[in-house]
Amino acid sequence: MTLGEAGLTLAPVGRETVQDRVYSELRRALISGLFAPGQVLTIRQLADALMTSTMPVREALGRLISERALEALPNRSIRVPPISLERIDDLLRTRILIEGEAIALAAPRMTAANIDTLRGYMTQWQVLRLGGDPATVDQEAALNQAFHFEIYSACGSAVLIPMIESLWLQSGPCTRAAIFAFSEAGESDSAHFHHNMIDALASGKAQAAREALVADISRPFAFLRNKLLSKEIAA
Amino acid sequence: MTLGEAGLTLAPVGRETVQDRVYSELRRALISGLFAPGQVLTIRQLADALMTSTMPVREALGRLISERALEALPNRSIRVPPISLERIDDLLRTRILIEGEAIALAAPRMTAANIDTLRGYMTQWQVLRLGGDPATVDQEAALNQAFHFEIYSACGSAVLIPMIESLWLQSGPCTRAAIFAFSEAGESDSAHFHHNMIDALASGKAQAAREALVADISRPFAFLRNKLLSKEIAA
DNA sequence: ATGTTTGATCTGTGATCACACTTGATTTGA
DNA sequence: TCAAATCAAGTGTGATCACAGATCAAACAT
Repeated sequence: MTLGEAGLTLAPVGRETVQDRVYSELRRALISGLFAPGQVLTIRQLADALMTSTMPVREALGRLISERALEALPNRSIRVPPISLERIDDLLRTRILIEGEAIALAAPRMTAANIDTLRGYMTQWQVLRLGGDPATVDQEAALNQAFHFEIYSACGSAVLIPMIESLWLQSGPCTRAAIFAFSEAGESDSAHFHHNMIDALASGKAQAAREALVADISRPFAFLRNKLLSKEIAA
Repeated sequence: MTLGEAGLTLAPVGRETVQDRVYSELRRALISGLFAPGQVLTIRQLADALMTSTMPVREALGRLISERALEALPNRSIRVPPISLERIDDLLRTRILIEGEAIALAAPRMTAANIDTLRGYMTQWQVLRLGGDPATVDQEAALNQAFHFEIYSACGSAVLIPMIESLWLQSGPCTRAAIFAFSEAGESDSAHFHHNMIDALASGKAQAAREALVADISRPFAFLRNKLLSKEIAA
């Protein structure tokens, strides 16, 4: 009798290399906006902070550079890409295109379990906001990410999903500031758009889901855009 | 008197590392389909073939893996991703979405010089086909790539273009077989679609350009799809 | 004859070192 | 006093070595 016949399915154990851990850590730091746009990163400094040798770090940095999450200057120094008005608009337009397609593809494929998971995220999120602790902004961001990718994963495209991950990686340093400002201003009712997305997905309305998503991801970008414009005028 | 005052503008010399050369070479090999889908690549073997140490090779492979041009198996071995029906459809659908958007964005931005360059590519291509030498298939592919990216570059999006490059990298091993079969069958009149694209772009008709592009990139995929289906039936 | 163990070989990974280049402060020169 | 030259610290890059795990074939036991 094999394991399969016994009803047991073993998940692949999947050995994790040091490079993978470094990559995940840098990725998390980038998406949550730990590094400021324009900040230069050095291999040895990161290796010290992560308590490894330079080897895993340089390979992880190479991967992040090829995903456009980091930028290699002609000086051979590495920095997180600085933000500009053109880049913000470019990122938002592309995210609307690709993530909009992903949610439209996912709409007819969402299971009841998927919908339940989404609703669960929203209640968790509500609990966080009721606490009123401003230190929960990182957890909120993580919850937001989990919410979106629960949807995208259902689209069934092994090509689209890595692209969306790359886009989040690129817009992470940008949107961090916007989300933080949102949380302070108390006007972070993107929960409204999330509930719209859930309702649309639950009833299989692809176009409505896409529109709710576009509204959701456009808001922080528009906020950041205004902030950048006023700062430019001030300078 | 500075160089600028003398009217001289020097282009940055841009030192090229060994890793960059290895990366470009592997990239070229992948797009032109030198490696078969499913083929496993080893670092030391590539390092020997490229006459360098393993160091630049492993970093170049890491970059290609994060672009999904190569695949890291849980065995830690590296291979070019095998083709499947789902993957083909996935790649084509995504390419239609993204490259279609790119050409629509490029349509109102094309200069007369751009159009001339495109026409020049077509005449070069015609010369190649008049020669009738079957060994020119690689040059034809290079010309086709130059044609498409002359357009995409005009879209002005620093986010979209790397994504398109990644998509070409992923579909390279797939379409190679199709292009080759086309050339043998003599039915490679994708020149028709290219001329349609030029005409649409020259008159700024974004939608028409998009449709011509979709027809152009769909053909080899449809061909490959049929080939894969008949082979599956035969097996 | 079949299934298991063993052994050699090859693989990717990580660490360490050497080197060329950049950078910034210090010293030197007019 | 100020600009130019100089020196030292720090950077990414590439090479080489050590090591654990994978792979496959031969030898073994059942």
